[in-house]
Amino acid sequence: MGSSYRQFCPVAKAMELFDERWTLLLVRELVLGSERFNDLRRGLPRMSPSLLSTRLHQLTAAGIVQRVTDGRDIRYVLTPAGRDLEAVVETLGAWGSRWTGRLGDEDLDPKLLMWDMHRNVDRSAIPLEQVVVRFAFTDAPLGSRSWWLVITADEVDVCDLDPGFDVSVEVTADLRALTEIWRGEQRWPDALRSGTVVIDGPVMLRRTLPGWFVSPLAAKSGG
Amino acid sequence: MGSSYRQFCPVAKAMELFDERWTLLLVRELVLGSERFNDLRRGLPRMSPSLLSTRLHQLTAAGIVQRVTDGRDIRYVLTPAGRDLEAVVETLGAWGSRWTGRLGDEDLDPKLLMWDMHRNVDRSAIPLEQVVVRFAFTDAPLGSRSWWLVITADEVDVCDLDPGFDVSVEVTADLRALTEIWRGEQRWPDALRSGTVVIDGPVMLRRTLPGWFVSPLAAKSGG
DNA sequence: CGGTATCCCCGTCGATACTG
DNA sequence: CAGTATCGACGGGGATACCG
Repeated sequence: MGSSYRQFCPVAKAMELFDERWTLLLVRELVLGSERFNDLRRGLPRMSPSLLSTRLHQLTAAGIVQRVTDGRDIRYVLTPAGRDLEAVVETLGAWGSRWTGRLGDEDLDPKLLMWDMHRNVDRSAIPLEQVVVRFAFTDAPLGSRSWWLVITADEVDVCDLDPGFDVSVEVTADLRALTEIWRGEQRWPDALRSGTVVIDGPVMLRRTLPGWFVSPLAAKSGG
Repeated sequence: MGSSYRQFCPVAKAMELFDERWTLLLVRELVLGSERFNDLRRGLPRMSPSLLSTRLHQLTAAGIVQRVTDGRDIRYVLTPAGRDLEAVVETLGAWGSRWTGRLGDEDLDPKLLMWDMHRNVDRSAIPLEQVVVRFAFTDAPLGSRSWWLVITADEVDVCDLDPGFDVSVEVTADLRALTEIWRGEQRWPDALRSGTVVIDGPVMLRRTLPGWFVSPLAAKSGG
């Protein structure tokens, strides 16, 4: 673990745990509900598996995470101390939203966006039992321009290959524009009006689609 | 600055600034009101001056700190973005207080404790124009056992050498005990009763002394 | 007081491969 | 799916000296 600051200040004692790269982002993933090793990886794609493993051990040793096994099933769940970090993640995210400036192109990632959106679907806002949404990112690198969200009654799957189902509705978007919508920096109606995002499909779906995805980031920008 | 996480998440963008060692502790010092280079050093004694300089430059570049000069007078002041970090520091400190466990011996530091106490003196609680408090830490390393706080109408000085003034009141304490009081983990009356802290002097001073120092840590533990 | 320069080591992290 | 093993490069940051 990061070495001691040799200070009695609680901020220092806390930062001994969190001043290492990736640690607090891993906590964020856990707070957002990921529990399995490979799900955590999906939320942290640029983190090596060995480092993820190390961090999970460290957080376990620190009493923030508990490794829970049930047969083959292995989950990492937050302890009470870990759950209390939600306030830290939230405050930090609010600050980041407000003061962190415009995203760099390198911060845009369709895979990550899809992963984050997929876990924040509000089924009750969707007027069909099952829908398939295709996303087309006009400006993404070749090979990650097309994505499908297959939304059924009890799960949401992300695909980067055509799953074969009929597409119910299609979203054609500038990657930056949709990311900014997701971050709460832009509104759906404005993006649709300006044409950076286009929704094609039956009017019932076109109209409601913006409400299908409930961003955990959008409300917190505070600004 | 710490390299990019390549994530659009505001938490990630924020942690690109704060996942490097010492950065958030420096912010804490600024939030607590230190503005000058050598005052910042006193609050971060184990940070090398060159690293402090680097961090100040980084925070300036990030729009969190502004370097303000007035003749020879140089101060580092928080920008609005920096002031907004107070919420982050506070939340993190609250978490640290609650979940960080018992302090290690290495976290105890009389110099740091004196420095922190000296800047949180409530003059209005002191029934004299001027007092000199001597602190004797029974278990501190030789050479840092005796400290003096010289409290006048308009300033508070910390000395590690006898300043020569008559001592108004003397506090003999276990370093850990006084640190825990300062952190809000122990109460003055309990420490006095158990004898880990002893106050000697006129009754007026003995009685009121615990109220002279208002810990910014104590109220926030939330536990 | 308010910093910069230098030097070098060690630990972190990234990449990749591989196992049960 | 759930991780561990290995390895090398890089640079962060600790220590110290020094300058205006």
